[in-house]
Amino acid sequence: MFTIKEASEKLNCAAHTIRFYDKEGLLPNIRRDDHGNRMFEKRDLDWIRLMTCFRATGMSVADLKQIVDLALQGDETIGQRRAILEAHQEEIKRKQRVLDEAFEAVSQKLEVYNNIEKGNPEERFLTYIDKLDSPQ
Amino acid sequence: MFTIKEASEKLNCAAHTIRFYDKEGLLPNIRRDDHGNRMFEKRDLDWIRLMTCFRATGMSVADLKQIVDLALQGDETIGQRRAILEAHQEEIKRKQRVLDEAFEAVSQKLEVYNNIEKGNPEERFLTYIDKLDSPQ
DNA sequence: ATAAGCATTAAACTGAACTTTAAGTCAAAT
DNA sequence: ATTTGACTTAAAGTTCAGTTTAATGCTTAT
Repeated sequence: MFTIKEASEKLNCAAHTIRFYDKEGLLPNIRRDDHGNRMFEKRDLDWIRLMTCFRATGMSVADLKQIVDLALQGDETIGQRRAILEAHQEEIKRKQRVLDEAFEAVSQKLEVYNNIEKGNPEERFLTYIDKLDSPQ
Repeated sequence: MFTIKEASEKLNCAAHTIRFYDKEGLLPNIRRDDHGNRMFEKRDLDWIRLMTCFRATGMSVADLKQIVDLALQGDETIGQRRAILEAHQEEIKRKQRVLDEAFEAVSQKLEVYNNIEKGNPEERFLTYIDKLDSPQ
């Protein structure tokens, strides 16, 4: 069992944020000690860690809340939960494509800078006006 | 030359947003017709497209603004611009790693659902309490 | 000539996800 | 005994990147 401070340190996640998640209903069944302080078990930390991973890739708190609500209803909601996760997986793939394109665009831009610094005039036609460059 | 409406349609970007970028100083030297309406050239659209690509991967408007301001100062600022873009490229790589991890976590979670639905009791130990699952 | 449809500006508003503040309780340490 | 530091709650504030609104003006079609 961990205090909120310990949880916060282990997860590298502000205690305020953990309380916020609790208030939003993302942490059902968190136990309290006899002073009303939250006590976290390992499985609570695992769940917060997983939520942090989902959040970091764009899943909304509302979607997390829906997963929790469905999970609380039992195994007959697994189909709906699977649908949410599969949609998120598609969203992750889309984001990966966006990142790949951006990486390529930045690389091209850096090439433009290289050519300008080398004073390579053949390549300066790539520049936007004579200052702001745009790729091809 | 394009009106803001044409630019908006070509870029799939709200006219309001383009005006907002202009107001923020992200579109220097945009021309106006004799009624004060903005006129966009192809190179303006290219620059907005590139900014959209950067924005979509998390570059802040403030960073874009800095790139523009540096570009307006001339080629002697290319080193600073390169540093911003290289930092952004690192940030893109970091995001790619986060996405890869999340994809893996979602896949594991979907596996857990599969095992529960198959009624595979050996695998139920993976679940969080008996409702909220956490990976490994 | 008047309505529709485009443009302009400044400023207020929105939503999401925290973050901070305020006001308070409790227990251990000095 | 009182300070320190951790916890509690509710509520207000923050940030970012637009978005919406309001007030206005020009041009073209009816």
